[in-house]
Amino acid sequence: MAARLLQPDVLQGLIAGMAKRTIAALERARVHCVAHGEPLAAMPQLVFALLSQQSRPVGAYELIDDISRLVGRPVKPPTIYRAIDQLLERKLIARLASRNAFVACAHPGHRHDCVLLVCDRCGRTAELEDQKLDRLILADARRSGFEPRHRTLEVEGTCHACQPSAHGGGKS
Amino acid sequence: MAARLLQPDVLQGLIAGMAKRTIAALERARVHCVAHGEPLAAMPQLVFALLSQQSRPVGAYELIDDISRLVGRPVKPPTIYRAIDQLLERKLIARLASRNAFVACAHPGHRHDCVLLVCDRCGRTAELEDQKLDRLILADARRSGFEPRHRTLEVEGTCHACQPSAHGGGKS
DNA sequence: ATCCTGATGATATACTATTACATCCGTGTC
DNA sequence: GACACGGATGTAATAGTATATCATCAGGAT
Repeated sequence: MAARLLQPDVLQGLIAGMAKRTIAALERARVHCVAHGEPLAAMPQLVFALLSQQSRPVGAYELIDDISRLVGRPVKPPTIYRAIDQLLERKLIARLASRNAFVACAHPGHRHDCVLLVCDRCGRTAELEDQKLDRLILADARRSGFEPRHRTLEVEGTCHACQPSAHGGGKS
Repeated sequence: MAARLLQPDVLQGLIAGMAKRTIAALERARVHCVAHGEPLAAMPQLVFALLSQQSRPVGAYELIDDISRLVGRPVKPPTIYRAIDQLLERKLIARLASRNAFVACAHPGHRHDCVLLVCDRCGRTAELEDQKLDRLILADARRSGFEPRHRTLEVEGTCHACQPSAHGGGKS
């Protein structure tokens, strides 16, 4: 018992059926990890692929359901959380603390923490970069005698597509 | 059955035993709410007082335990979460999303979201204010076509007292 | 007294995350 | 090939966080 659920070839099969954009993102992540001497294991790859496909925050248990369906057997929480932890460490995904969910990062390899814009109408997220902002936060904190190690910056609001002025709305 | 656990006079008794700083903070919050025509109910007052006393993030279930001890009977989660929700709406406390915990805000009445510096050694938090930072975040977001409504900014690191250069360390 | 309303109380359950231990499988060694 | 080792995976159980739902209470308005 306890046969391996996710054989490498099965993984490849699952990934092959995904959108090209997803496959490309996964490939970038793979290359990035291999370049750092720590290739991604199978389960983290699958989790990353699923998150890349969605461009919105996905909860851990939603991932568990999706993956269970994909591999045809119930996958348990620790399996997914381990994968998530690995991806977080490598900054390939970000935790959306305000919603207990996760999103794929757009820029694998960037070491800084990201700024996440979360639309509360369509649920989509966008990533932002601004070194000036980071420097300002750093300076502010240090002025209080505080030495930052990590930050969480999440902005909730309405994305362009969901604003009243926009023609279509963003329900997709 | 279902007798009222927290009579107003009982509440007053509990609060009377707290630190002067706590009582003063609660009084400020009370005045602020009354001035806005929506006085604080008993349970939110008690929750706010407990959070004010601690100047560190406190989890909801820790509050439940503390309050149960104070009132001498088990208090259930919804009771505390209702109080928390009320306090959050009025920005008297802030949710520390990265830790699923809550802290009393230093400046009742300020409408902006706060910046929280969380020391990962002693657990204490400090609050920061920087309008320039807020303006920068706003500008960055809008440049992406995003209209912010609310933000979460939490910085994890080492506070002044806990830095190696500090003499005492911050284990308090 | 009756009705209304906001606050509270109680039960149950949903959702998120971790601890602890067993198993598998590829690799290097002998 | 047999063996030991270590990283990844699988399983069971449980801890921690939050909400839905309905019942009850207190106090003011009628």
